[in-house]
Amino acid sequence: MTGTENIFKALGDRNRLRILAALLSHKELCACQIHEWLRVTGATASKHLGLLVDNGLIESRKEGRWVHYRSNRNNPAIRPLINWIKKQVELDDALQSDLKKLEPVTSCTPLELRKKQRDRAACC
Amino acid sequence: MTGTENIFKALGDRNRLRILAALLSHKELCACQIHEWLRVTGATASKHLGLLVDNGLIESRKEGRWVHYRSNRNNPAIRPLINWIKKQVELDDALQSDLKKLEPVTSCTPLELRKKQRDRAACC
DNA sequence: TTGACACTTAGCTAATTGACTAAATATATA
DNA sequence: TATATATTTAGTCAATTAGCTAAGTGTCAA
Repeated sequence: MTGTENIFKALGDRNRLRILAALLSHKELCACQIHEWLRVTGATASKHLGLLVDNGLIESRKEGRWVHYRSNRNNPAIRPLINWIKKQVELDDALQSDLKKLEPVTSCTPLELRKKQRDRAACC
Repeated sequence: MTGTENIFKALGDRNRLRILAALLSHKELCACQIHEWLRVTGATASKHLGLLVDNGLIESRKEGRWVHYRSNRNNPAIRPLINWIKKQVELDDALQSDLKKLEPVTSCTPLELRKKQRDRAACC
């Protein structure tokens, strides 16, 4: 039950649910894209991602400097749970409009994205 | 999504998961039986039960001084989630042996149970 | 090899929460 | 009606946690 309890703890946070929702509608996202979209520090995003990985909800793939994340929906143990979440996400208008803001982030490569972030930081 | 987030928050606690597990293997339990089994104060049990009711996971029925609770598995919106939890509960040995301790509690009426509780308190 | 950079880890703070006790509410029984 | 009792609400406290900053790790490119 501890496993189940921890899975629900991992899911009982708005930003982690947002991450999972994003990864259910995009094959793969890198940490920097998620951090940009969530509007939290990279360290905070990293912690959330690590928790989701630890509980088997998502998995990561390292590629040079970047780490790419994807949902773990092929894990048969949690697939029914993931499917239920997917349905809730689709019914949630606020989250759907939130997910739209992901598009500008996913439409550029991690490299372009981080350049934009640096430029924006420079002018503030 | 706030609804979904709160459902997961409600489920991300060991005692509330225990309550739900108990109500998935017993048609109905009264607050005092749950409080006895959880070994927390009545106030704490009441708070947990209220949270589960608020999030649509269980429902209550008042009968005189007693309040009886049952799982809300007929709510179609959460049935897939409940079914997944039911399977996790069945796979969890620690929880299964925990649930066995419910039997002495369910084998007497609320009235007998509370008398036993009082007697035990009197001798300590 | 050096510097930039993507990410993670460590350590701190403020907010949340689960537990308790005490008080309030509602119901049954003498 | 008066008392006992089942549950809930209010208030307090300790533990947990989501966020931050700063420091550490590993990778790429000049």
